Amino acid sequence: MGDAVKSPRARYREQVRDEIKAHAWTQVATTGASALSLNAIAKQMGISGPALYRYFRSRDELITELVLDAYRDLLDTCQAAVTPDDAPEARLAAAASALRRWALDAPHRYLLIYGTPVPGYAAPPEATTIAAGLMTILLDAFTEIETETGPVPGTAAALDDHLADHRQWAADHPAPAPALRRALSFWTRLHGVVSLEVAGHFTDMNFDPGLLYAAEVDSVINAP
Amino acid sequence: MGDAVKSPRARYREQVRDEIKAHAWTQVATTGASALSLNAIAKQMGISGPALYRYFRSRDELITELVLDAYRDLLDTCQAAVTPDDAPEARLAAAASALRRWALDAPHRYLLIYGTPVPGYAAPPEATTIAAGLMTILLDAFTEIETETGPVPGTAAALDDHLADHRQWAADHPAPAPALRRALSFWTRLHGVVSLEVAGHFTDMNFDPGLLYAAEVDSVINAP
DNA sequence: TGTACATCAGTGAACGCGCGTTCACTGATGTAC
DNA sequence: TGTACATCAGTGAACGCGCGTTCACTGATGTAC
Repeated sequence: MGDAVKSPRARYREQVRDEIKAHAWTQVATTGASALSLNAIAKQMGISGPALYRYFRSRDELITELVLDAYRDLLDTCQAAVTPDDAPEARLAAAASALRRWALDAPHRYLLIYGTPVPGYAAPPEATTIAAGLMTILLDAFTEIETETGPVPGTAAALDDHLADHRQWAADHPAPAPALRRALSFWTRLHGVVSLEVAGHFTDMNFDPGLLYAAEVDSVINAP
Repeated sequence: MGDAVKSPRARYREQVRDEIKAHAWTQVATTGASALSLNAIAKQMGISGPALYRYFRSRDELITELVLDAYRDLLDTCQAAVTPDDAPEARLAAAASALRRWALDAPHRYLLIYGTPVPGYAAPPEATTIAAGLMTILLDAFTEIETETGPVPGTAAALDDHLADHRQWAADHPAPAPALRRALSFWTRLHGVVSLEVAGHFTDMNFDPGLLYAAEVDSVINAP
């Protein structure tokens, strides 16, 4: 970012802010987001509670910061995993495995975004923008696939018709209806496996969720 | 259940227990499970806080009760939706739409089971048993389908091979590997749509999640 | 039918704890001349 | 280079609140003879 040279004070501020966030993340991981406590963070850092108010206006603002950081990091990770010159199928596979790795790497971070909403807390508008950026990766790839292979009549026709008329969420993307549908399926299928996995619903079952995930990824890439 | 005739006192106990649970549910819905407060429930009921300890040993026991009730109710609902004499495809469709209706009817109840785990809280073993009961509905149907149509070679072979060797979770069910795989896919695909829907991730997108859900349901029923 | 006793639902006080947030302040760091 | 001033990180006390849980108790309800 083209920021001007930072004053020592600004540098210090940023450092402490990051340290606060770091402690906040470990607390989200151990006690859950809804139990995030500013006083507990302060105690861990060896400073007094009110000192945190120099860095965050309120507990809600800190949570918002965490949510946005998570979103931004996820988008960056997926974008970095995708090689633009690759075939669309390869790009989708790369994005999918980057997503799963990102989720498993810090389950609470994934769940902060896609898990049970924190009650009484509304995600900031910027989150929607970032989510749209993620969707763009999928829409680009499926649009490319669809225009290569041409339409396959009779495939989920009802949903395609519906999406052709309800596509405001992709208003600025030229994707045809089947690409919209496949991008949605891709998203929900990946989330289906990943969210059950990070919530621990597979732990007693003793199979490898990675293989199930791979099969789900392929199912959307290979089927019209 | 073949209980003996209940004494008035036992009746009363059960009534109050149910009333406590009812208030607990509305609190889970409004403030989230991790913020469930016994004192708040007591206040709502117009009794003192310690009175609740006549009915539940602790806050954790109350949460466990809620979780088990949710599981049991979901299993009952799905079983009731399925007509045993119907074709397996129809049974799966019926179970799927019962699941979605149940989830939308009380999103917090669905999320209490399948959402972000309450930190520091472990689901009781009975929950696993009930979850297995849900899986049985799917396994029965897909086993029937698979034995009717016969194996389709080359379909997700890697996953089928893996599941043939990792099927303890279905040890007492005669389902062949492809049926195991399709039951898992069915589950994760339904959960993918429903969980994103109840968490509100579709609200800004303005399409009908019901149609996406229907397409996902069909995708597993119709594809080998 | 009446009496003596046991059961048990519910109370109010108390314990120790943690929370988010405000406020007036101290003291160190940076800036301007 | 040195001095005067402004900025701002951090403190400690305080406010009002709610939490889960225990304890000794009162008083109503049920049971046994």
